[in-house]
Amino acid sequence: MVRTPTLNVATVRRLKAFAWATDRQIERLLSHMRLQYVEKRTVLFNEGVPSDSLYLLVSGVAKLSLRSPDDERVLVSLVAPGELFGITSLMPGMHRAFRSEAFSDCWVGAVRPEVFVTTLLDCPFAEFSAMMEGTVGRWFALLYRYTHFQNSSLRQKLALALLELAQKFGVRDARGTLLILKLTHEDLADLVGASRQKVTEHMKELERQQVLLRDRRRLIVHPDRLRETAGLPVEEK
Amino acid sequence: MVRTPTLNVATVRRLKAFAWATDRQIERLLSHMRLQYVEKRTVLFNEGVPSDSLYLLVSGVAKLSLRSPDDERVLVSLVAPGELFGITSLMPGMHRAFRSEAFSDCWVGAVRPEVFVTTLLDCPFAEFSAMMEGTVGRWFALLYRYTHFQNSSLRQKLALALLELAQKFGVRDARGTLLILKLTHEDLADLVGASRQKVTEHMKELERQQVLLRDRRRLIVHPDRLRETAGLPVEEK
DNA sequence: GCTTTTTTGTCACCTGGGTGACACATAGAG
DNA sequence: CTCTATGTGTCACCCAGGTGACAAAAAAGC
Repeated sequence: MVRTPTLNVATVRRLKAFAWATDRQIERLLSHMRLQYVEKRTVLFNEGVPSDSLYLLVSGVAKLSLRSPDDERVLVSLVAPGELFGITSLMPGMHRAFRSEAFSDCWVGAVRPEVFVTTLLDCPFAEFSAMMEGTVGRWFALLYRYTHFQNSSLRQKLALALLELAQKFGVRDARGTLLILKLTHEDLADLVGASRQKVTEHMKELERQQVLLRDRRRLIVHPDRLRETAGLPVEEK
Repeated sequence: MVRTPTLNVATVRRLKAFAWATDRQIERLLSHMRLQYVEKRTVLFNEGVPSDSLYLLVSGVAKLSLRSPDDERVLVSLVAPGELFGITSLMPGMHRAFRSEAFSDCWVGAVRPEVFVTTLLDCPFAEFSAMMEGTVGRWFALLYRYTHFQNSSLRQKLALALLELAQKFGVRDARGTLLILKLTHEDLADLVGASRQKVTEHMKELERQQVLLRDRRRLIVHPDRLRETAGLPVEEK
C-alpha cells in the first residue's frame, strides 16, 4: 500500500527549482499538476515521441537513457527528487531526446509546459519557448552529440560530428552538402577526442565509401550516409 | 582593412534566433550591442571567469574549448554565424564553462544578458534567470560531465560521474558524503560507458586509495579526493 | 532458516585506438 | 616561382579497456 505524498506550498518551496516563486504561483501550479505513482522499471516516455509534458520528480529516482548504435542502453542521467525533467517540452516542436523510466518506485507530477511558464513567469509561452530554442537549443544539440558518443567507435563519432557540422555550416550542393569551413584533420580529432592519425585513416576510409569527398580543403558530405555510418535511426525527426 | 558589417533590423531578422522578435525589439537590442572585431586565435573569454555578456556571432567562426585533465584542449563546439554563445550568462552567478576564441577572424556583438532578456521577453531578468537554472541547469551539468569525459581515462570518468551523483544524491556524513541510492557496478558502467568488469576493478582501487568506501550497498565518497582523481582544478567554483 | 537470483571479484585473452616517426603533398609568403 | 610551414598518409608498436567465463559473496524470496 502506497501513501500519496502531500504536495503543498511549503514542501514545494523547499525544492530549489521553486525557491523564488510566490505562494500563489506555487498554488496555481500545484492545482494544475497531475500526480502519479510510477513503479520501478516503468517507462514514462520514450525517446522520439512528442514532448508535451514537463515532470517534477516528487520522490524516488528516475533515469534518463538512450539507445546506442550497438543497441546498448546508455544511462544518461539519474534524476533526484525535486528536479524537473522532460525539459525538451519547453522548446517548440521538440521530441524527447531520452527515454525516461523509474529507477526506483517514484511519485511524479506532470504539468503542461504552457502552464508552467505562464504561471511562473507570466510571459507568453510561445515567446519563451522560441527564446529557449535560440539560446539553449545549441547546448542541447551538443548534449545530444556527446551522449551519443558514448559506446561509439571512432568512425561513428566522426560521422556524428560531421553531421552536426553539416547542420551548422552546410550548404546544399550538386554533390551533397558542402561545409563552408576549412577544417584540418587535427581540428576534427580535437572535436571527437581522438588522435590526428586515426582521424586521417577513417576520413580516407569514409571517402572511399563515398560518404564524403574533398574538394581542395573543403568537405562535401552526404548526410544520409553519415547518419547511417553513425548508427542513427534512419531519418529521425 | 576590414569593413564593419552592417547590422540592421532586416539582417538580424534573418537569423533564426530572432525570427520571432518585433522590429522595435530588435532595434532596441541593436542599440545596446557592442560590435567588435576579433582576430583569429584571439581569446574572447576563458573558462572559469564570471559570465557577464551574451554574444552574437555576426560573421566568421568561433570555437568553444576546454582543457582536459592531461592538459590537452578539447574542442567542444564550433559556433556558426548567427548563433548566440556565452549562454552561461543567462543563469545566475555562473562562470564560463568553456573558453571561447576566434577560429577565424570574426565580428562579434556583445550584449548584457539583462538587456537581452528584458528586451525580448519583457519579464524580470532575475526571474528568467532563476527559471533557466531550475530547468536547463541540469542539462548543463550533464554537458559539463560529458565534455569532460573526452580524453579521460575510465578512472577519471568514474570520479566525475560519482561527483555528479554526490551533488545530487549526497548527504553529509561523519565519514564523507553518503549517496542515498543503491547503485550496482553495472549502473555505474552504463553511466560512464564502460564494461562492468573494469568498473569493479577501478572501484576496488578507489576504495583502496580511500577515495570512497562502501557500507553494505551504499557508497560514501570523498568529494575532494574525487575531484583530484578526476583531474579537475582543485575547488573550482 | 534455506534456496534462488543478483552482484562482485578476478582471471586470460583480444582489439581499437594512442604514440612516435617519417615521407609526401599542399598552400601561403615573399 | 621558390621556400617554408603546415597538413596528410602510413607505418610499427603498445596499452587501456572490452569480452567471456566462472567462483565467491550478498540479497531477496519463501
